[in-house]
Amino acid sequence: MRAQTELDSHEHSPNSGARPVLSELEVEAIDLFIGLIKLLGMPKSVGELYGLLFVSPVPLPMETLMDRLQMSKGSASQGLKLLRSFGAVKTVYVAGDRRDHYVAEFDLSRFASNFIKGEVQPHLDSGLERIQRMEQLVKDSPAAERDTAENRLARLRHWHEKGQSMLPWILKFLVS
Amino acid sequence: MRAQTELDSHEHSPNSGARPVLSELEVEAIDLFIGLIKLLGMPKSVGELYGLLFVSPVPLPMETLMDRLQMSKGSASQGLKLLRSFGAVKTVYVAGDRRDHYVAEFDLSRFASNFIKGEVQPHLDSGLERIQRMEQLVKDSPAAERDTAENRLARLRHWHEKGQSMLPWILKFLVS
DNA sequence: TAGTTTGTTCATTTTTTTCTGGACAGTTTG
DNA sequence: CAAACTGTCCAGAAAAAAATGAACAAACTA
Repeated sequence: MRAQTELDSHEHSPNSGARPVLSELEVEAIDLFIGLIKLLGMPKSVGELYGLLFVSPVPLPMETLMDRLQMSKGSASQGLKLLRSFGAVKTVYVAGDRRDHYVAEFDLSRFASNFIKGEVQPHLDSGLERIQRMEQLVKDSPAAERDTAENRLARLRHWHEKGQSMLPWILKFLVS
Repeated sequence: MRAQTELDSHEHSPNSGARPVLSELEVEAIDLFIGLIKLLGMPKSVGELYGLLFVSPVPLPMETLMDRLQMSKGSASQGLKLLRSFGAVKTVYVAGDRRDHYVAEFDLSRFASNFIKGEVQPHLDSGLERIQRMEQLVKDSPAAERDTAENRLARLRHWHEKGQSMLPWILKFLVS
């Protein structure tokens, strides 16, 4: 039986209802990360979780996150799983509490590297396969069209190579 | 009264139904661009349109795109509008035909530049505003937490600057 | 000018994505 | 060992995004 965690103190807005409120700072952080996370094509709830953890001075268990963000157990569990998989959060030990406690990971480079490896590279790879298949197909097309098609495929390949060669550079740049 | 455009020839698959088919090459191109377009957070129909235009040796009117992609007028119109706004396609004059004819634009740099200016920069800008607001808010927080918070905001600002400074470089890199 | 053709817009429908909450499995505790 | 706790998973609900098609406007045609 653990002592009731009480992080919901230091609120000056007199919150009549029992609902835990978020400080202005927390709201700003959450909004910020919702935007960023959506830009990367991930669900809003993931941004909420990371945003709150980002400004929290102490590690938070899932229960607190659910409570303060008014989020279901399922979303919290799934979201944290995703964040863990990207190395964006990690769990830390908290004495006398059986639950996992989460803290945000502040190293952007790991996050970016995992995101690129997981989401971008696969697309580039399958893109390359497609281009190769297309190059094969073009050989069987009517001569009249072949030239145009070959020209365009060459451009496509060029884009692909450009993208491919840019990724390592971006990673290097992010590793401050 | 224009002559019926007939691009649906050179198909060797004996297509019993009246439905216009797509060649293997077209299908590959469409798939490729659907993937790319979705990565950028745009609807699939936009990828279909660009993909077909990319491999088409001749300019195509909207009607043909709708027909061959089995797509509604609304989607086609909206999708082409979006592609135009990014400079990814343009219309060209075709003698004796009142309709707009579309061709794909092959210059990646303009596309990327417009995408960044339209989708990425605004996020970075609003992010900066948020960070500034947060820095203000932190000053009023309890001393115990202030240090942590300030530390994290500094990191956040650092990320922001990094992102900001990376964009011009990416653009320069893309301008082959 | 009346009738076509072409393309846009937008309210509705459809599809896809995300969220929810309960069943469940694994741990711990008494 | 039974009861409580913690977290995962997943079927169904809810929300968000995309596609549809018909109404409309503009431009042309006869």
